[in-house]
Amino acid sequence: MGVMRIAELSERSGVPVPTIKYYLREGLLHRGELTSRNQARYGEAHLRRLSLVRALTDVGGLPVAAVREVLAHVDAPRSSTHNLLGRVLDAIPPAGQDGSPEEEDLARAQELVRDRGWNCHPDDPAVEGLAAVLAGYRRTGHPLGEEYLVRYAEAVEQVARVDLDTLRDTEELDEIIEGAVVGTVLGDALLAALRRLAQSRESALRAPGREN
Amino acid sequence: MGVMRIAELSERSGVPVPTIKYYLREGLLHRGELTSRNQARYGEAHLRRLSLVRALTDVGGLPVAAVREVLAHVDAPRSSTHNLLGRVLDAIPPAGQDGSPEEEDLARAQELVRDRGWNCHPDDPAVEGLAAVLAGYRRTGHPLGEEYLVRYAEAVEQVARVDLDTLRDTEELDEIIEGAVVGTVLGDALLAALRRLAQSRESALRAPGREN
DNA sequence: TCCTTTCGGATAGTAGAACTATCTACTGTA
DNA sequence: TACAGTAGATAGTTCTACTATCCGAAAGGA
Repeated sequence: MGVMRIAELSERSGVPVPTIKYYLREGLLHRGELTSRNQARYGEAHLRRLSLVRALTDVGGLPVAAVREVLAHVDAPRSSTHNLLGRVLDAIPPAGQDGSPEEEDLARAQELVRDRGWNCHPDDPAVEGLAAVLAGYRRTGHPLGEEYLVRYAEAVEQVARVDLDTLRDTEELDEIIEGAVVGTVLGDALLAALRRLAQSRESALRAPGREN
Repeated sequence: MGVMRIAELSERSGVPVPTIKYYLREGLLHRGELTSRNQARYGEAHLRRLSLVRALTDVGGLPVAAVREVLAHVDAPRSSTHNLLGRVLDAIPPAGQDGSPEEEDLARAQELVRDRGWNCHPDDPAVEGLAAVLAGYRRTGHPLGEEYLVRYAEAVEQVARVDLDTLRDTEELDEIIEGAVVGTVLGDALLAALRRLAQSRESALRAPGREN
């Protein structure tokens, strides 16, 4: 049951055989154990990895190259547990970091990080990502007011506490790492979906007149 | 100053002329006012629209087809203001709705919506998007616990209140609509970037031993 | 043992998205 | 009148994520 060939791996995962071969080539999936020149055996670990890859691409929307990057950190040998989470999370691209921010936006992003006591190292790519988003607000003629930015930051601190709490239950280190990756990448999609629903609700609450 | 030809529009927006022509073909940008068979004039409105398009694609990561969809709602004539925001927000794809959820996940998503009193219409695509994300958590072997889901929902309600508050300052209806679009699409990227930073901070706080 | 099926690995081809380049006919301006 | 600039059309490019074929070899049933 636990040992299978590629056809069964394909059937159980729902991923076509040629796509599995593609993932093998791209290094998203470890090669099976070769029993002869043209026979390899795959196990439950391959099946789980395949599910992870599909979740990151389909739900998380990560490009294949980014998935490889992230999985390299999942697979990396861990010498110490010290701030390992931080380094793994650094490897996950902030989704939409295109568009170069200007000095103005970068300074504002760094100021927010400082004011909230998020003393991350200043070359964190997420700071630049934040600046790029602020630049987007400004360039479209809808600059984000300071008050709102702070309130978003407060809400997000609450989110981050939940993020870290979800990892508490787990004992195994490998599981914690994978849980952090899943929680971070799928979490963005989760928050986006929940946000749409909460926006609709809040919008309806404030609408003058009747319900709906 | 306000009236220009395509070369100046390109220079001021930073978007190459062939790309502007491509956006014109795709209907992301209104055609300029034709003064003869091969001369058109563009104005400040075109410049702002171009900035909006680039923000939605580069920062928000929306595909061109989705941008066209969204802008159709921005441009639509508004007969009434009633729950107009809700309908505009519906048009924005929840980013990563691939991967079909199963009955189990759909039921859980609907249950959450009901429990929190988010009485949206049950065919809201965001509900299905939420279910798809929950399916991703489950299939990777990291199912999201009920407690955590509820805590995310609470945080997101706070976010939605900020979202709606950012629109209060504005008088003009067109500006409100555009602000809602920008706030929703760029907001996802904003929250993702802030979340990475807050995660790093929270992770460092909980790490045993020294700082960093 | 023979024979059909399946396999691993390599190479090549495909579909869609987002541009980018070229072409033609025309035109405002120096 | 020469010429750089323009609108609109069509065709080509680049990148990503697959998908299809091929080959030689091994597996598995009759």
